[in-house]
Amino acid sequence: MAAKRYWLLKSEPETYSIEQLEQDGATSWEGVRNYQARNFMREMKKGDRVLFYHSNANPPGVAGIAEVVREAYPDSFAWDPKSHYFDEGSSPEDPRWDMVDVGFVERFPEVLPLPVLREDPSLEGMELLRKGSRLSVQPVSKEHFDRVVKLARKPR
DNA sequence: GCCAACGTTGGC
DNA sequence: GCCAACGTTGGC
Repeated sequence: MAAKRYWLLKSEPETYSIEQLEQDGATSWEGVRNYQARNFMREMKKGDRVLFYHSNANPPGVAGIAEVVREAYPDSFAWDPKSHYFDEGSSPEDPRWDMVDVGFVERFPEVLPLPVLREDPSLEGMELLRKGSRLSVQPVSKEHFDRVVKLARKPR
């Protein structure tokens, strides 16, 4: 079995928050419409751990932990004309986009704000912190993952 | 609301 | 293959 990998998923809490994931237990991660992000989702394996990031939030930051509970499968929202995520270039016969399912693991006592992450020297090089980074699905090193979790659990 | 940084599209 | 125009992301 391959070693567990670590990821970060962005979500606008107004669309879907860690609180909702806690309530739901698990959810499908539809709506990724970026090829690089899709390709990362295709690499995800069951059991991989995920930092759940709140974007476009106040403050933006890491809100908790999720895990991959189902590996990549076609995103059916892409061929639903009523869906916000509809893409006429995708069809059941020739799916263009994939999604995974993620399950709830942990909700941090407080969102770990982006500025706090930026201040931490040991997180240097993290994709999230790169200027202009917009990728909504990104790999995270084990070292960075562990560091973020440690910071999130430490009382501030 | 502003705008920088991207990704995509399409004319050439 | 180049690149301008356009749309989107997401911090601030």
